[in-house]
Amino acid sequence: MGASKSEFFSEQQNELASLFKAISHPARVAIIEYLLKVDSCICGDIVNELPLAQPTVSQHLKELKNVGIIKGNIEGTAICYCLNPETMKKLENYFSGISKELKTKCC
Amino acid sequence: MGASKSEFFSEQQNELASLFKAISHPARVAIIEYLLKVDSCICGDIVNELPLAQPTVSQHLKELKNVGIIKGNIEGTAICYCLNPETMKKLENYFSGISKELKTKCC
DNA sequence: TTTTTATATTGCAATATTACGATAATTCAA
DNA sequence: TTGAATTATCGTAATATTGCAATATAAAAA
Repeated sequence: MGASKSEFFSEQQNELASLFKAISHPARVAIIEYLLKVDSCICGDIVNELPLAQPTVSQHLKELKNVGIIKGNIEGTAICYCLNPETMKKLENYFSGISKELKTKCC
Repeated sequence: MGASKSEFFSEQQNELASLFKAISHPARVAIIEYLLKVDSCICGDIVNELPLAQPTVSQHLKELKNVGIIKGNIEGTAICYCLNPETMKKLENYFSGISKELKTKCC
């Protein structure tokens, strides 16, 4: 096999898994870090920041965009990328909710 | 290829990616949800909660344990699993840090 | 000791991901 | 229109993940 049996899990569980899958690669963590480090949206130079070929970076950016972790605006020949604050907030809330519940429970 | 070029990224980037990879599967998100729902550590019945065979669940639990997302204590024939609050806090802090920085920046 | 119960490991088939060369598409400038 | 610059897509090879049957391991009960 190899195909995950996603049809047996809830929509929310699948959505969360997709978000995590999108950032489960060091290159994509690095992209997030870079977008955060620079003080604004980045137009163009992401490829030069990473030790990967242009088609590979393009693919990584596409995956981050597909799940809503980054946003991209076309600006002439370049594309301006930035993080999506709503998605980041959603992930923050997911883990803060878990932490809050865990305080009173568990070993 | 197919092997991710992790040697070109920082240790921290790789560690974060590993954490996210561990929860990038709906079954593993479901395990977290279940451990949270029940009011204590779970001894035994995780397999019955999931629509997957015992060896598959065992493998998923192993991966979550490897990266420190869950802890498991042997208790007789059963094993007691629970979430690791420290790892959850680490992930919460990661995203709250991002959210905080994004407030003043980005489009 | 033997049996039962619970979990782990092995081996393998099916499928998914990663990376990149080649090439296409798009937009701006000349 | 042509050429340069930037990003996307296609095709494909290498590798990783997923799932489970079969089997192994370990501890408690009989």
